[in-house]
Amino acid sequence: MELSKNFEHSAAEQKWYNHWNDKKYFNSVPDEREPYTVVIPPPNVTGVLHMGHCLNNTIQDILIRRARMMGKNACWVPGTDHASIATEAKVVQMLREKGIQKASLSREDFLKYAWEWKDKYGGIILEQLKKMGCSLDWNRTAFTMDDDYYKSVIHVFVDLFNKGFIYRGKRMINWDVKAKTTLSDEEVIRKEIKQKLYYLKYFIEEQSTVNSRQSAESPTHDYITIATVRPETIMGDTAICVHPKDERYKHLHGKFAFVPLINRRIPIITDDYVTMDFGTGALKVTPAHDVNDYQLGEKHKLDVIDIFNDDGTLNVAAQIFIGEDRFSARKKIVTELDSKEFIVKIEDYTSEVGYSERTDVVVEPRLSLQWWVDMKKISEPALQVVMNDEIKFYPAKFKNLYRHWMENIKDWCISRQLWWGHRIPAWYDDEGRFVVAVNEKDAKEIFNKQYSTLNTQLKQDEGCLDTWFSAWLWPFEVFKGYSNPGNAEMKYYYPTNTLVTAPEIIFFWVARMIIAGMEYEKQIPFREVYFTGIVRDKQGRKMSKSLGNSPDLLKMIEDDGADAVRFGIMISSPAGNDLMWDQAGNEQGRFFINKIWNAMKLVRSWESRQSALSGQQSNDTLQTAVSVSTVFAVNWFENRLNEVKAELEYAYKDFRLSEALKTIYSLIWDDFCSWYLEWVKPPMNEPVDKIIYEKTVGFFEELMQLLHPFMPFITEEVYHLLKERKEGDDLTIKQSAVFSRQSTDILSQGKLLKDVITGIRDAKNKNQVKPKEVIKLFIQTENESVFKTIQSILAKQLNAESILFVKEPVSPSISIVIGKDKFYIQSEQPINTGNQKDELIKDLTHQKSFLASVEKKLSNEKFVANAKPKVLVLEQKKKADAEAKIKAIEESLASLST
RNA sequence: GGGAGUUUAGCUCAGUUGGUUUAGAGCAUCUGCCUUACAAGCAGAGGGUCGGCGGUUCGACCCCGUCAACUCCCACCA
Repeated sequence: MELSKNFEHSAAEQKWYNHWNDKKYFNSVPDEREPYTVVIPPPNVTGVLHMGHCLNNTIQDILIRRARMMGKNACWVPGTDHASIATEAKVVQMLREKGIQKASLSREDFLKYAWEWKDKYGGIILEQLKKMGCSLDWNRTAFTMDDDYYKSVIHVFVDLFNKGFIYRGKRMINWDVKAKTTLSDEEVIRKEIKQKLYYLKYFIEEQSTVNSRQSAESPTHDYITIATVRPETIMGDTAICVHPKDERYKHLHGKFAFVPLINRRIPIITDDYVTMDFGTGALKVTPAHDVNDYQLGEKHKLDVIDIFNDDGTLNVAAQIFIGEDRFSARKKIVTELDSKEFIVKIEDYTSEVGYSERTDVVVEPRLSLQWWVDMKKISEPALQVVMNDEIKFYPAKFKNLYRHWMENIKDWCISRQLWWGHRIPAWYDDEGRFVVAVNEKDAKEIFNKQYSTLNTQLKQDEGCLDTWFSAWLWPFEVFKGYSNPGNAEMKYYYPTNTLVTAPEIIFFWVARMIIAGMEYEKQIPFREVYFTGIVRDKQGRKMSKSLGNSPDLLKMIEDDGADAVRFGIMISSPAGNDLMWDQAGNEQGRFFINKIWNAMKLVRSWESRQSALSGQQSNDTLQTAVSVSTVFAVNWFENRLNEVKAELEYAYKDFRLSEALKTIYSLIWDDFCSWYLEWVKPPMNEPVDKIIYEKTVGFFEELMQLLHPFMPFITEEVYHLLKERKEGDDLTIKQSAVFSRQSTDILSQGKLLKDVITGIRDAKNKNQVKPKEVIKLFIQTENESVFKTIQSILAKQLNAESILFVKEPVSPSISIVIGKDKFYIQSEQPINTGNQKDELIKDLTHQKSFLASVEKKLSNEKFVANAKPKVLVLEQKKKADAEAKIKAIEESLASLST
């Protein structure tokens, strides 16, 4: 078969993904094998693939593919999250573009549109995961609003309510004025914003008695100055607060002041909550629009005046600027305050402002009646299992973060004023009495029983639940662990093994899954959590849509191939750290693929040139030498392969995947291609020993197997091109052989061989001897037998026409000292002895100072007394080696001088 | 304000309980090569007083203290 010049990724990717799918390799059913289970962090149903997904899912695929090849029953469950607020926002936007207002639609009609949208765009991201090569079990695709899943969420709500873990309460919440819904604290992103701090005059009510402070110079009223960044909220002010010990304001205690522009009379109260040295030390209290002010208001029993509509415009309670948006109202009110001389001064001021994670509008604190989960009551076991390492976090530093959050956990606001999601199963009567039940029929029964009324009309809560209130059931409900408790799959797959996720959602999701797992399954949901880093661009900025620094992933896969993209992201992905992503990584991946492809072409070219020499004794000494050397090469690579396999085992255990990939990369490129293949490569048009050929193909297969989890397509393709394969003999399911022990002797001989080749090539290079130029090589060593084994490799790699073993220095020659051995080369090139002397002297100086440092150490009595015996032996060996080397260099120098 | 983390070659990072040669890799750089698998390549090379200072130790990139810079998380200072 004629091979293409390069690997053609597009065709191969499609071919192999379809093949794997047709063969059902990714589908898992319980059997006698040990399971390895991963549930995907469900992407938003309307999402499209970005670099974060790429990293996250590549990692999961690597773990899953590795487990599959190591004899585990690997099960990776795909699915999507309905993403209540994000999806609803998109649907609302889509409708608006069609000229339809959400408010004009009934709930039923709106949901119809939403489901249409979901059916149209919902699967896109999953299709994109296939393009990346992700080996998900597509029979198991789950969705958080599937029928069973939906019911489970509702039942969980009812159950938690009945247990007293869910309650309804009026609290200060975060209000998203664009999506017109509440947000949990976790959905609020704080950003540092440059603002203005306005100093406003609040005039003090004059007493009927003479005001002693009023003098001739201030004929107008006395006033108190208040600093605020939100002048548009002054209409909601219901008090002014000062510190009780603040001397400046003692005369105002118990008096009243007037809100500028609207002249509402408000009391001046005292509380030590106020910081005296911030602003003016006087605080305006707006209980309806600030969390702290609300608490102050409760304490001092102040009025609460809500001046905003749910869309962030001012309402009638504001009295002025009714209908204006809060930010335009701010501008206008500042103008008016200024013109009426209420402004004392304006300062620049930087503070943190909360933004909605989904709609990116400034969040409005608002007092509202909402549903809450009492987190303190149910989170205790979830803290324990992480602290005692039943669930292991990688990297472990996230344990601290987790503990801190769990120990200071606050109640979770789970109601959202949205339609897309799980509708809150609470029913109300006209008087605001309510019950919680899984359906209306049950609700009526309970209501009638509880309130002893009959046939009341009940209305279900219009809101739905926070999207994470369904996502926290994910690890067990994808196996129907709640809707069908104790089922066989659940028993087999749960707890799952590894959760791979971003640290950003440790509270949103990870913590809550552990809580739900402990509450409903009495078991941890996963054994280990691997937190990936955040993908940043070259400048270290987080990748985001708004910055436009997010590359087009699908285009990259099209251009460079999925394997190259996977390589690119993994090579720069140290465990637990953020990664600076650089497109150059893809290029490196492409080059690597090309290297593998060419190596495969080389090996294939030997196929037709096999000879059955093996086993036959040849009398030809050169042929024998070649065989001896080739056998050494095979032996060496086999050991090297095993050595690397052991290293990989270790790397995988700690999720050091980037390191594992680098190790495999270097094994293939350096050890296999640059050294091994060159060592066993037959001369042009000469036959290849059959055994060597088969061994080489075997090594190649094993290399492809090691690389397969990272780069599934190229490896499967090469696996099939190396050899005719039987039906069903595919790399993706090929089981890895256990690695065997390595011979350190052969490994160090290999190392010596490499060092000698490199050293002599360097010497040739430095002495202007071209690599092609034929040389005569002389070896002076005490270890002739080792060099006899490898001499034909040396001859080939150094272009030596002869190799002789000598007892004395050879002159004239270029002499090189490597370890304790000396090498002399002769060529047609005239030899520059001066140059060589310099090299040798440089080396000698280095060795001598090294020896001095070792001797110093050894002559230190305390060192000899305290160091471990192993270390001592080592130092003595260093000393002996250095001395031998110095002797060798000095001899060479002496021979040069003659 | 509280907490965590980072700081090693031009860049991105390894460095596994303190002693394997006065620190390693990839990329980038430099030199020489179109050598018959691969110029998307081959063969070599250079480059770091391990953030500063102090301490513990026979011995410190590694442990302790301190200072500095950067990053992230949490928190109700208008």
